[in-house]
Amino acid sequence: MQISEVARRSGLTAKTIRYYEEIGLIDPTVRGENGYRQYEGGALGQLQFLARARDVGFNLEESRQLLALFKDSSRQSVHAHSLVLEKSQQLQQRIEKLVAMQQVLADMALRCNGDEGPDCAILDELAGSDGMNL
Amino acid sequence: MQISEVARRSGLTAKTIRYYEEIGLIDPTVRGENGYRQYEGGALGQLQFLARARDVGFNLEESRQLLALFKDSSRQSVHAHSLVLEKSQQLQQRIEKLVAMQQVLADMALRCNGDEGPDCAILDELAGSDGMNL
DNA sequence: CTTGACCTTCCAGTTACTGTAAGGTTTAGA
DNA sequence: TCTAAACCTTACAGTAACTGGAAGGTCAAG
Repeated sequence: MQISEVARRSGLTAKTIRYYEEIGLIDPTVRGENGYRQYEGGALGQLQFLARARDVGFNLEESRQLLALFKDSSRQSVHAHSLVLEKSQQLQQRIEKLVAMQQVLADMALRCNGDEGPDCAILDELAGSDGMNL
Repeated sequence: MQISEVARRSGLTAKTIRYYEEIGLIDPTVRGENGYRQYEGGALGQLQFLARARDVGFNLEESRQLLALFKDSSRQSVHAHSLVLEKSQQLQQRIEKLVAMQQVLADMALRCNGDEGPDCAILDELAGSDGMNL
């Protein structure tokens, strides 16, 4: 499998995949005779995992740790467990914050449906409840 | 008002406030005789507006546009509405992905609590749940 | 045998800050 | 009056996580 196929199937760009290899996030890729990177299922799986972890807001270092957990044969260790638990809790907090933000935005969009001219609740809301003079 | 007071009251750092001035997001700040930046209510209001917009998920360019809309007395709210609606929908999708990932992690933490030996079925299941073999 | 779609490396640019150095100013206290 | 801290200033470097572009090699189709 060539890099563009892996890109298509992981949702990452070829650029990003090469970058992940460059910084050691994934193992150096096997090359064909022409120098092209050749991927198999395992590498694809790792890149799909990374894409997913990044997509939900883990940074590269966290994603690297999570990937190591999945790859580690001794992953049943207490340390591994606590890392997963910690990440899970971080994610829960993240979700709560995003849900709050989304509700604010959805509410704002509802209250300002786009045809009332200069009086738009969105902008007043962003300015804050205590009133701002700009 | 000095910059650290504005920082405290806006939730931004002094660094970030200087940065926003540097890139023209806010107007050049009036200086005192000693060269220190002197802020009044209007500038504070703008920075609070920016802090809020950033916090709610607008990037700097979007925040700049919203601030301009807000400062413009003849602002057309259609622009603000479509911006906010788009952002709200993006956030909704993001939340859905986060929830899916969080469930995976929470389940993993629950079912792989560190003392069940070399086989932690949930991990294998997770890795293979959408065709992943690591 | 050329066209176009692949692939390669390398280097520069982006966003939104953050850190650090080197120095000026102000204020409270011994 | 000296001094130490807690402010402030600019300037430059570094960070994360890519992204774009140049310059060039490879490969299958027509």
